[in-house]
Amino acid sequence: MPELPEVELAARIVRRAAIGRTITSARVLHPSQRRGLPDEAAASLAGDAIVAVWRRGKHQLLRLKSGRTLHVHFRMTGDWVVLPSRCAPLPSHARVVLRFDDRSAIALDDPRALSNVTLHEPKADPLPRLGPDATSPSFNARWLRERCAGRRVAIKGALLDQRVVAGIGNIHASEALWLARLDPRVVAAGLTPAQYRAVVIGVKRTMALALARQRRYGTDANEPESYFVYGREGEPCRRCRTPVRRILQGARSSYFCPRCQRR
DNA sequence: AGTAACCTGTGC
DNA sequence: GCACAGGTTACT
Repeated sequence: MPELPEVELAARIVRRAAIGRTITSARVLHPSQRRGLPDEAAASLAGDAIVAVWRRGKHQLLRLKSGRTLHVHFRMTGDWVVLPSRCAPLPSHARVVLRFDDRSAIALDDPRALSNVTLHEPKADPLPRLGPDATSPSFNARWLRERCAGRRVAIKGALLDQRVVAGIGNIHASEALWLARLDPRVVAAGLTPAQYRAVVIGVKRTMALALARQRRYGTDANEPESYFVYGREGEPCRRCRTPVRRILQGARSSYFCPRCQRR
């Protein structure tokens, strides 16, 4: 499941499960997935092989021996499930299944079926315009200030904008702003230099904590106890014990401490 | 900037 | 029943 840390773990899993194996069949099991990967495109995958797996933001790129690229985006609820053998049962919401020549397979498991899987010809670039990864040194206070200048978005909205910074989603945006002690509704263009720095530090720290959690506990690492504020409405702030508030910003929940996160 | 749309599941 | 869910795009 899918912000940068979860997608990073997923990419590692496919890398280990799929690199060097030849695809014997690709099956698409849900009509909405067929829009991105029609049966004919899926059929053309047989005989090809996965030679490299990259992650950029929340996107995964599976580079094929033919030079083509499978672009995968999990959206809200996608995840990879590895099937070690022919008799391993498919996960309950398998949407796309890639079988390999050693009889293992990977399945895209996605209850809401919002994930995207698309196949691209060798020279195509499937990625949309993205800012630097949240974990990249290129994502720094100067970059953030420049990308927010002249806009009226709240800082929470700016962090969710993948053209500003890639990989942050609704959970980690709230977490990063708690660390930065900044109210999610503050207009991003109006921050002080120190506040831009605090936001960037908050983002890096949030990513590092989540990546460490992912490595230790895998996909089950996302419990409310893991977070400073996300999903903890009414529970005490971990700094000052003030009850955490939930508000809606553009139909998405933001969680914050009304006492120690300033406007 | 806000809202619907894409889908299905869960919990109140 | 309704609100809500870790995302993104395309419309007012």
